[in-house]
Order: sequence, then C-alpha cells, then structure tokens
Amino acid sequence: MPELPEVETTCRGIRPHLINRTVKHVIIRQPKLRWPITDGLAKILPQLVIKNVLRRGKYIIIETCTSGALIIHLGMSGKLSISTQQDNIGKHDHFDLVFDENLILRYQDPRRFGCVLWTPSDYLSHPLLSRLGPEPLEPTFSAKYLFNIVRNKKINIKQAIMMPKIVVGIGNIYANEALFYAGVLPHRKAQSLTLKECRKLIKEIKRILLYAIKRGGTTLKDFLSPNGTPGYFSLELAVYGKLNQPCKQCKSILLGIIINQRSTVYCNICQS
DNA sequence: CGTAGCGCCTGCCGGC
DNA sequence: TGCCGGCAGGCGCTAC
Repeated sequence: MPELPEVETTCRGIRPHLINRTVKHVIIRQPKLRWPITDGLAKILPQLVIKNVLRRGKYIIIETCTSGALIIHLGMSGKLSISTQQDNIGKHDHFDLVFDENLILRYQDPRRFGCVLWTPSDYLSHPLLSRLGPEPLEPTFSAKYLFNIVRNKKINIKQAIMMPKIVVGIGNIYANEALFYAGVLPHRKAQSLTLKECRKLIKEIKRILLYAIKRGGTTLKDFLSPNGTPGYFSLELAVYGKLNQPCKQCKSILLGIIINQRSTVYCNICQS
C-alpha cells in the first residue's frame, strides 16, 4: 500500500523518463477507478509535452507545458511503471500513457481505489488538492503548528495525524510507527498532548518518512518501485503488523486495538 | 461546525 | 482440495 515514501519514490522513478516527452496517445482499458477515467483524455493528451512530475501528499501530478495536469492517486494497491513493451498486459493494467519512442507509463491497480484525473487549470486549485494541509517534511509542519491545531481536538492523536487537512501523507503504517517511536499511545486524546510530545512526534514523523524515502519505500505486499526493484523497509517496521510479538525495545508483548476501523498496534510500556 | 461511519474493490489467508 | 467469510486499507462522501 503506497504511502508518502512510496509515492515519492514513484515520482522520482518516473520523472526523468517523462520530462520533455510528447504524449502520442492513451489507452484506457478499465475506466472504473474511484472516479471514472474520462475518455476525454484520449483527445486532450496527445501532442502535449510533459513539463514535470511532482507530488502533493499522496497525489502524483504530471504537469504538461500547456498548464493542464494529470492528477494520479495510487489508492491502496496502485503502481506506475515505465516500460517500452506494448504487450504482456496484466489483468489490472487499466491505463497507459504512450509517448514517443514507444515509452509507456502504465497504471496498474488491482483494487481500483486510485484515480487518474485531468485538470485543465492550476492543479493546486483542484478540489482534491485545494484543502490539503502541509507536507510533513516541510518546515511549516512544526511542533507549534501541530500543538495549536490539536489542542482543541477531541479525536485521538492517531486519527489526527492521519487527517489530510492536518497533515498529508501519513497513512496507517507510518502513523503506528511514528507514535511508537514518539512514545505516545495512539488512543490518547489529541488535545492531551503537550508541546513537548508534539515536538517528539513531529521529529519522529519526519525521521521515519525521510528514512523510508531513503530506502526506496515500503514494499509490503504489492509495491514495486518503477524500476522493478522492491524496497525492504517493511522488514524494519517496529509495530505495524507485529501484534502479539515482543516489543523491539522492551520485549513486552505488543497490543492491538481498532481505531477508526484501522488496525492499531502499540507497546503499553514504551508508549504512554 | 466537528466527528463518526460507510463503501468502493480485489487478493490473501484461515477455517471447515 | 475447494469454498467462503473476513480482513486489509485511502479517503471522499453522507449523516448526525
């Protein structure tokens, strides 16, 4: 399941292949994603030149030189890959962007929770992007910012750091991990966190995300980076997926609860 | 307004 | 062995 580091890894992987490329045509095999892929793409995209590939939260932005952009989300199981082979099309290869010299950007998504959308104007004003909170790795995502926003929140801290309007890009895996390393119980009321705890939490979120990006992202079950090389960060997870196993720090048994329909694992000793 | 809960979808895993 | 129920999860949407 791609989280921010995987999305960033994907962006970095595809960017050098796409910049200054001209779109030849598009192939839509399965338009039914979270929102349908409009067949208008087949008319709009040909002849456009790619200006840049960017990330905002977990959205991948493919910017064209004529101001429009593709907004791509990988959902739960999506993957983008670069290839030059037209054939061997997989069951879940829903969308191809075909460039000159037969270079293909292929969108695969078994669970179809993702999307491929076109925005003709400034992508930041698109409804999906316009209300997003700060990037977790930007300086604006600071201890003071988190403390001020969280001090009135009755929800628990895990939900809070997973809310895109508070901060983008933190999914279930990294929420679990960051709270463990910050020593904060996931079901603590958000408003109960001290400035000091916010400082620690911010620091751990940034550290873990940066580390994961450095390692090329988590693979877990269904992610391959665009060049086909799987990352191995999943082997180093401290709590996620480790229910009933000993805590790596204190060896006591990790506990589990469901928060907001999401599995949550924590150490009752190391987190308080 | 803030918060809780829903549903999209397929692959995988455990139980019988 | 095969079937089936349950689970996994990002996140926008609806309902309170």
